Amino acid sequence: MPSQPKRKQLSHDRIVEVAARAIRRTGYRGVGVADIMKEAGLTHGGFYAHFESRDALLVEAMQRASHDSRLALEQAVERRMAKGGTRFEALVWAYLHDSNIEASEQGCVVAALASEMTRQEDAVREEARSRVRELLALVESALPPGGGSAQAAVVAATLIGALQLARTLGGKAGRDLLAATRQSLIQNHGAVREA
Amino acid sequence: MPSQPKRKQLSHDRIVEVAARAIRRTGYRGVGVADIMKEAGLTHGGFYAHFESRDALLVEAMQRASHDSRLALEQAVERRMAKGGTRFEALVWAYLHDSNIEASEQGCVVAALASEMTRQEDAVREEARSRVRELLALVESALPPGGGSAQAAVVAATLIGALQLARTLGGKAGRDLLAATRQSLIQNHGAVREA
DNA sequence: TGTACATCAGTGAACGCGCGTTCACTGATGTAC
DNA sequence: TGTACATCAGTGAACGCGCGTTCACTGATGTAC
Repeated sequence: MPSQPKRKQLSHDRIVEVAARAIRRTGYRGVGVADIMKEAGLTHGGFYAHFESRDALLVEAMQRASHDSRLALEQAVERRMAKGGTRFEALVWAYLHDSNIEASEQGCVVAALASEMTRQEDAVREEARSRVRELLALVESALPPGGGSAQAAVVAATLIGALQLARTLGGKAGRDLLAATRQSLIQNHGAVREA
Repeated sequence: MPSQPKRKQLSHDRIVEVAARAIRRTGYRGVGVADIMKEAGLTHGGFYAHFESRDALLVEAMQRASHDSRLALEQAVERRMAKGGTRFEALVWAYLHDSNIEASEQGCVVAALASEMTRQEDAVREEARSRVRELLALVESALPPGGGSAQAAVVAATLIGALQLARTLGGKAGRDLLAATRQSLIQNHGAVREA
């Protein structure tokens, strides 16, 4: 059993990577077996040598999308913190950056799929719950000291809701909505509560 | 031209009403021509005597869903205000009530469809924008004096985001998320800003 | 080093099903005289 | 008031297409000796 990545594994990764982008751009329904395989440079017949079903691909695609967007987000947060400011402020700016209105393909998988999550089959739905929990943990880890899971829940809800509304409105209205949300989040959750 | 509702109009209304519920329960894709007609007590062949296309039905269904849920929400707000509290507090409680985790069929159409809105054809997408603008206006009208459209945007984003996350998580985790969001919204937006 | 065979990854045609859309037809309602 | 005809709302079969899934087959890679 050699440890180097085998040919099949490389194809598998490519398929999942393509699907991870497609699922955020076009939703669960937008991930078609034939299209994904084609974009990965393969024919659709070989799909079931890689996955038990289309739903199995959706599960892997969500994991991959979550992993990739998390890395990108953390890098954006680090870049922003280098210019000064708290981790929470940097998170808000990175997550609600104007460029994310268009770039759903590389963005947060929860924001891209939230209203569709409850309508999936069991395996996909359970994976969706895991993605939500991960987002909640990520937000909580960036809150100022004293912020607990309750505060993380509100902030996460605001982040994904704002991105969705901004994407639907588009244009200046969308950017204005993001700006208002950034300001409000930083003002209300950026410092320890004066409880 | 008689002013009484004709037979065809009654059928039309029934179809739209059924679709208005289905679109919130199962999303855009869940609204199938045959299923909707069947639930309205008709056969699918007659569909195109009522609508130019399936998308035309989606547009009317969104309008109807928005109208119906707005009425229900305003009634819930009035009932809650009768027990005391501000209009804003009543709105937060009505919109983020635990019962709305399950009852998506009668709930806010924006929360039910938000992440799918950007993926629709032009006519449906434009109608979706209108539904978002209406939600923003509704929230703004319930804000305490001094709250402008920027504050309404943040609150609306938080409302729809929290409902979606609560629905995905479900159970106690979902209810806890709603409770945390209610408390935070009322604390941060329930009174005039001490700017 | 070379030959024979087994395994593996991927191909491409085909199947079954659901769904949006079309259309010829039917039965009921309304109108003309 | 009654008969003949036109209009209207809805029926049900059919079409075309896309999509998830299956499967016999091919060409390349790896192994045995």
